[in-house]
Amino acid sequence: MNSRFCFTKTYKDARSCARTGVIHTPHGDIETPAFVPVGTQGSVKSLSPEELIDLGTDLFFVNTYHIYLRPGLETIEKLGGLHRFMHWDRPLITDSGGFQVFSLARPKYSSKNDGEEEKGSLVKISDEGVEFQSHWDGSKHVFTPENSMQFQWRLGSDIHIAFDDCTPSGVSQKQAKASMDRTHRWALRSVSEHKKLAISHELSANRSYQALYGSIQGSTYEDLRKESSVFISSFDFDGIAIGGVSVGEGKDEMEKVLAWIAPLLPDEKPRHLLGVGEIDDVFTLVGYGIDSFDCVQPTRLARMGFAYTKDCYQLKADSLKLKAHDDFVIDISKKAYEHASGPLDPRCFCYTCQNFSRAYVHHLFKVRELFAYRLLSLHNIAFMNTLLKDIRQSIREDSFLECKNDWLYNRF
RNA sequence: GCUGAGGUGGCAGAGUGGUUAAAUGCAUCAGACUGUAGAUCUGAUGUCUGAAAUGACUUCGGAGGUUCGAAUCCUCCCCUCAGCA
Repeated sequence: MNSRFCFTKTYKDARSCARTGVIHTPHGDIETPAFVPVGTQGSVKSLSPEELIDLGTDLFFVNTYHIYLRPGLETIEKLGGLHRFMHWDRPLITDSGGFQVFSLARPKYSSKNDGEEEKGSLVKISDEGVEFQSHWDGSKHVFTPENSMQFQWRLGSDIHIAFDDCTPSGVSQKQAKASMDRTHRWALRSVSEHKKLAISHELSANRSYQALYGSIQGSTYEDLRKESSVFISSFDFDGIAIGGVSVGEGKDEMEKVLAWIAPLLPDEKPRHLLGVGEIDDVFTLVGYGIDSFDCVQPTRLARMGFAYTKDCYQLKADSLKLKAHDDFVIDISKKAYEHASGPLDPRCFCYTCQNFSRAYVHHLFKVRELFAYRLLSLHNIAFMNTLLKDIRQSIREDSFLECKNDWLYNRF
């Protein structure tokens, strides 16, 4: 097995930019396009590593910022690195902390499009880096491109992401440019630090090479997105991450952004899109040649009582209603499912759907049994992974567009 | 039968003369959620009109009564629970 990171393209859809491939890492291969579940604090909430493997998950996404705060990097190192700590000896990708520049910058649950300076913000951004206030205890911590790289090396993840400034939506072009320029400066510092660390680690610890993805920003401005794409692509990154997407802008805008970016990316490098993954989004991403994407949506929705289904009808207040073409969830908490004998999704082969009725999951959810969260999370991840498997197959058969059309418009 | 406690909106449960159409929780309905400060958050929830209520109407076991005004005070009745016979 190749112990180093590399990416192999395998098929390219004839009528779109969709492609299949394999990302090789020191901890195994990732079949792409791939959905990457998010395990922020070292666990995909409620699921075990074995379950994730059974569900077909190749890559696991962990957040550096959260692990850094708790349990802390020293603990991870003492216990043999993040892979061993988590009992996940497969590919691992870590976020840089960049997203917290965005998410901690605003008070909890505030609307997405408020102005920049708000009370309750837990971050202070400067050119040097970002000062975070821990959401646990208020203590202050500084993240810089350099220490983010060091942290990710210490965690030992297979794919690192360069520290970036995740631009919120709705900002002016001037603000977006400032944020993008900062991301670019940070990208250079990230690369440089990453190389230093690679050299020192390979010489001193014979450690396998860790990959680094550079992050594109530029908000919803065409010239900025293009500039960022060209800039990030021109450096020696192992892959490209697309950030600042789905931060409040609409789906149409996100698609426009992808349309600007996609043609400018080096074909031979894997592209990861950060933080997107509603069912209909998946087709947009894959259609623009995105190879992997992480998203909390399947697991978070599961905990809120939503189950993915291709079924286009939903019981609402005692009546069966046609869902919107991009709506793929049912709310299992509704009383309407009290006696529903069928599985969450009639075509799903997951453990939940093979063994339990909607009524049972509804019941467990209403009485807040922990098993409910597991059953729903299991199902939603299975649903995503099956979807991606179908998509990969369709690409190999040059029928990605038919697959997309079937999912988005020909449901029944 | 005696003694004591009590009967409040779908349920539990505050309130003991006016700011009470009635706290709070649950339930129900609706909305939000996309590199997880989230097993979370927001709103609605007597009826009717209305885009909206400082609008109208009907509510706190039942029937009367006192009062400018009652879920709250008085009388009678019905019912529930606990203890004792």
